[in-house]
Amino acid sequence: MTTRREQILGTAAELFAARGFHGVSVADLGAACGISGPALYKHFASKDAVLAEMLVSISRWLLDGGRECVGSADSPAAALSALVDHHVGFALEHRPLIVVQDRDWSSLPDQAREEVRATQRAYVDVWADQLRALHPDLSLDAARAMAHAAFGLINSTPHSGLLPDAEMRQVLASMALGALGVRAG
Amino acid sequence: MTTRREQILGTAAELFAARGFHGVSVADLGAACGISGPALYKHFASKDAVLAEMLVSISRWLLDGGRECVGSADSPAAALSALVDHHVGFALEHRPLIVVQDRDWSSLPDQAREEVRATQRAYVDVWADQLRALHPDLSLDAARAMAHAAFGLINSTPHSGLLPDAEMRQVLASMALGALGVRAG
DNA sequence: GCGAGGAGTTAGCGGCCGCTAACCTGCCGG
DNA sequence: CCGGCAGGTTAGCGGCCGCTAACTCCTCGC
Repeated sequence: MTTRREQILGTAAELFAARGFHGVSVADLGAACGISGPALYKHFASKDAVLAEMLVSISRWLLDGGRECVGSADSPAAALSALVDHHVGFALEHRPLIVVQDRDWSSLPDQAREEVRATQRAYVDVWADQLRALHPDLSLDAARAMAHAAFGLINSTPHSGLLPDAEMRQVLASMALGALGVRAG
Repeated sequence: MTTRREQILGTAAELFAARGFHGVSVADLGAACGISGPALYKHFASKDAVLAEMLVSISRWLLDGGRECVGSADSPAAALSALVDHHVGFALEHRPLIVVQDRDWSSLPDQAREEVRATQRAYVDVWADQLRALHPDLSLDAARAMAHAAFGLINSTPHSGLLPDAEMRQVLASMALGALGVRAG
């Protein structure tokens, strides 16, 4: 069963992805959920709170999954490969969330924005640590920049629905590994 | 000398990048240019028109530069290498424009949006053609998806000001070439 | 010296937006 | 049976936004 809160969050993700947070009114969002306008306030304290809950939960989900990937891998290359698969899977399954995350995070209220930023930084460092284990001459900042670039590559998914998911998954994973200097295998 | 139109376009790029097209009012934009509010309408027909001129011109610039890269290269690998350098250079020199381009294109009025989309598609195909020349077993759509992914990688620049430009340029270029399967050299 | 026009100003309109208030159901435990 | 509460409704307020109107000023060609 999906609760109304969940329905609102899912619908909001799609609308925000299509038109931007500021481009969607609470009336629009309500209508798309089959209710109208102010009924949203029975479930969320504000329009900002919808965005906040959405972004906080996905950044946590990514971080937790990333840590699991590293924990159950026995080499940096294997860890990076698992991280890539994890991130690619997420991007393909939750395209709207990916779009909203890096387009509208700046619209978050201060507290939530800081929480999301901190979680994302931790996630970046999960990748950066494995990159430095694989390429020992890499500075921390360079490794972080590489992680960011890999996210950019993988997150490009939503912009191009050109390939079926299974094929896209392969293309993105092998490109990401190539970009990160992880030998195929 | 920079004209007032150019000043407005540059300032608008930075503000739109920071807060999103819908998050910047004409009063904000005017104030940031040292004039106030409605004076913008002496230079542009509407707020939309500012965004349109910005995005149309950068998509044309990218396409023209891309075609030049291919024209003066004597192999697909050399062409791709030149395309990567061209795109990386643009992304580093015009970070705000990159952000606005893939965040706010959906806010364009219909005609300008179609023009930008068409130009971008042509640019993608410039890349895709070289990719298929290098990897003959690639489908057109797969090559396009790879081009999109490479753009995502390179365009991640603005989100992470972690490295000085020269170093970032090297990191991005070598990652992009690795992702695209272009042998170093 | 002066009229025209480019570039700026302030005032203000119409409309949308986020949100609150006040009210109305229908269900459910005692 | 009935009181409360969860989850809807519509009306409407205050405020911001894009844009226009009407006006002022500076500059420059004649």
